[in-house]
Amino acid sequence: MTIRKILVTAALPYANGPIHIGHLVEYIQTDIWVRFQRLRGNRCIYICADDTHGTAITIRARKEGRPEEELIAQVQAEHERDFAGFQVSFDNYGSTNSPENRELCHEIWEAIDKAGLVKTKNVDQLYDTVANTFLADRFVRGTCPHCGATNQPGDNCSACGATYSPIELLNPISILSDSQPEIRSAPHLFIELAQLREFLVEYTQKGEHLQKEIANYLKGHFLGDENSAEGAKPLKDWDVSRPAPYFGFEIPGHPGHYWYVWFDAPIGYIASTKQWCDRNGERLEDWWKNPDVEIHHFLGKDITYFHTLFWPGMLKTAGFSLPHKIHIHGFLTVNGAKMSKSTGTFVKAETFLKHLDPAALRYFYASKLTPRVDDLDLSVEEFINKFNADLVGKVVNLASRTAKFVQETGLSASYPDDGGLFAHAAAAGKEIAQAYEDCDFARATRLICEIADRANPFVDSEQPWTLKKDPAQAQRLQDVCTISLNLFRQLAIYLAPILPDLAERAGRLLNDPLISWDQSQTPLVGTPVAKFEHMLKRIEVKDFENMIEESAREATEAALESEGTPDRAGEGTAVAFQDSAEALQNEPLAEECTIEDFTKVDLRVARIVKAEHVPEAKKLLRLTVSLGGDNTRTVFAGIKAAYDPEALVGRLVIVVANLKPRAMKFGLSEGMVCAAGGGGAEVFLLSPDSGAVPGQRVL
RNA sequence: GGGCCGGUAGCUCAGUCGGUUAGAGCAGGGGACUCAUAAUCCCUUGGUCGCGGGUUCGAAUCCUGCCCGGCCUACCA
Repeated sequence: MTIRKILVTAALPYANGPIHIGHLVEYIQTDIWVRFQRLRGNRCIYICADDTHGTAITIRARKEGRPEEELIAQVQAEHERDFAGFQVSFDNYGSTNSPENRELCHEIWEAIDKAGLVKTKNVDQLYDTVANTFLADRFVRGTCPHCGATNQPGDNCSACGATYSPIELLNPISILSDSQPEIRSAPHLFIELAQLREFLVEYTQKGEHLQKEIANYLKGHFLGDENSAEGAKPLKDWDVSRPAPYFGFEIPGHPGHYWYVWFDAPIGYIASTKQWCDRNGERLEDWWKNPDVEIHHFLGKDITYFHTLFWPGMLKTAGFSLPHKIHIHGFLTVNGAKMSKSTGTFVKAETFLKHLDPAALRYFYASKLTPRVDDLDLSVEEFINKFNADLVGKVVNLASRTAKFVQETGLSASYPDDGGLFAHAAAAGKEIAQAYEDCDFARATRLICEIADRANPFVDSEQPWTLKKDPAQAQRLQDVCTISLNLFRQLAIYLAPILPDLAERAGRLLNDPLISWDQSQTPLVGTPVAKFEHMLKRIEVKDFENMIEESAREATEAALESEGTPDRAGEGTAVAFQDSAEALQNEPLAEECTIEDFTKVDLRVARIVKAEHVPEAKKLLRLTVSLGGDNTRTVFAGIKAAYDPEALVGRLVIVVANLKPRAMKFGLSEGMVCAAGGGGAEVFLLSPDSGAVPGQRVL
């Protein structure tokens, strides 16, 4: 078999925050694949780096009163520590703020420029004159130009859903300085992606490099289809520069202009490879300009766009190898819900390691990962159960129940008749390997567990503990344990990409380090057996609960710290009731208004007299509310995800009674029902205390 | 609205090219064992394969319509 040369990357984590269990899906997935390749004897390097540029870094550095360089150095050290804690085996962990990256950015830019893909256009953008910076969309809030809702984000309105540019916002406010930004025009550099269209269609639609659903998505949303009724879609120019001040690399020939973080971030893959090459006496072109090398990128679905259109375009133009395969995964949910800081499911890598074995997370993710882009749910019960039942109860149990019987004698000199158990498991290795190769780790773990399920009954039927009592059965005892330990060893090899620690311990127990997949095909005989030591500790529910509690506590403390709340012990404050500051942080207070402003809004108590689904609408319920007497009106409310219509009938709610009626697709909406919450299923209707009656005004 | 994925036992999921009586693990029930981390082993309960139609000698599997869920994406406002 020929030895493949494989370069693997995982997406570069942003140097703006700590690694959490959501990130780890990707780094563990990638690490398993890398370790599998190495175990198979392929030459495989795993490259990563911190992504360090952009406005968010500058903002955090300013807030902490220190230079960006100091912040990113500290964060990188934390990232590397966390990854090491989960046995993620990078060959090089670099930084996009490195001399290697600067040089490569220059090289690639020059090639793109030379190819005639760069053009300049003026862009109007909001500028914060207090913080002296241009403002990205998410750093601006203001009044929606369409519906007049206040305190809306810079790119779309959460009330009416309209999309717009931040410069269209009425009364825009910078969240950096609370000042009113002004519109300034500045030249930006663009890459004309449309010129690469033919190549991009070919590359993305070939069916070799991308998962089918991803190819499909690109076709539907960016490329279009020449043969369809709508025809091909135009590819938009890509804005790759940002005017000063910006933490990043200045663009040669354009003083005061910097590459947008998404230009230099993927180049960081190459730059980090360069560092590895320099350290190991290798040549970069042997890895990035060599058709014999397979380049594999692993990344999350949120950054699909950058990696499947811009990045291949950049590589192609600059004469680097194209990714052989781009593996895209979904997001992590915990107990079926998005990770949340306030409920403690937003678990940092560091916190996890204080309470639980990283092997458990590696194994759980492996058991859930498929080649598809689906999201992955961590259910606590399943997490604990899988680890305890599969690994401790079945796999490790094989060793822990037989090793001590052969501690004196070692393994038998020749492999005894085991009724075909070993041969069967050896044969399964081919299928297991294919599952790993295909990134179908769920299948791999399933196949491995099937083998484990056959092994324990063997030990039971042979009863080594009975054999031990009869000196005449000494040989049989040694044989039975030799079989059991060999089956265990085989499982440890198959699991080695997922559980490197277990493989190491298994190697130590049998005095034969596990370093190659092929070792699963031949039984081990005649070696001494070391004293058995615990290999995996069972997880208690309490461990998990403690971790969640600590995470929730950390989130509260972090929120308090950034709020700088002085009155910690004050009675009746949010602190005393342990309320998180998250909600307020997510949506800062609107600008001040007068009582006259407020009274313009006529809030009334109303009773829901009828509530029904709107079949064509995904989010809306049609409510009929009564303000008393025969004064009823129809209101559409986006609460379908949170409330059953039946449960609403009879309830008192608060409505905006003098809101200008609005014609919606499904009918006229004559008001608005007041609710709190973050949207989706997290919507909480307001109710008056008992005693209030429909029609009463709320003031 | 469009695209994609899914719906099989209480839960998580297998189920190959359409082929016998639809499987596993976990959970539940009963028993056994005592080497092993309250681990293990045996037996067992449990299914209208989302629903309807079609193709076929034969459908969980293929086709089609619908329902439900998830993800992506848009429109309306």
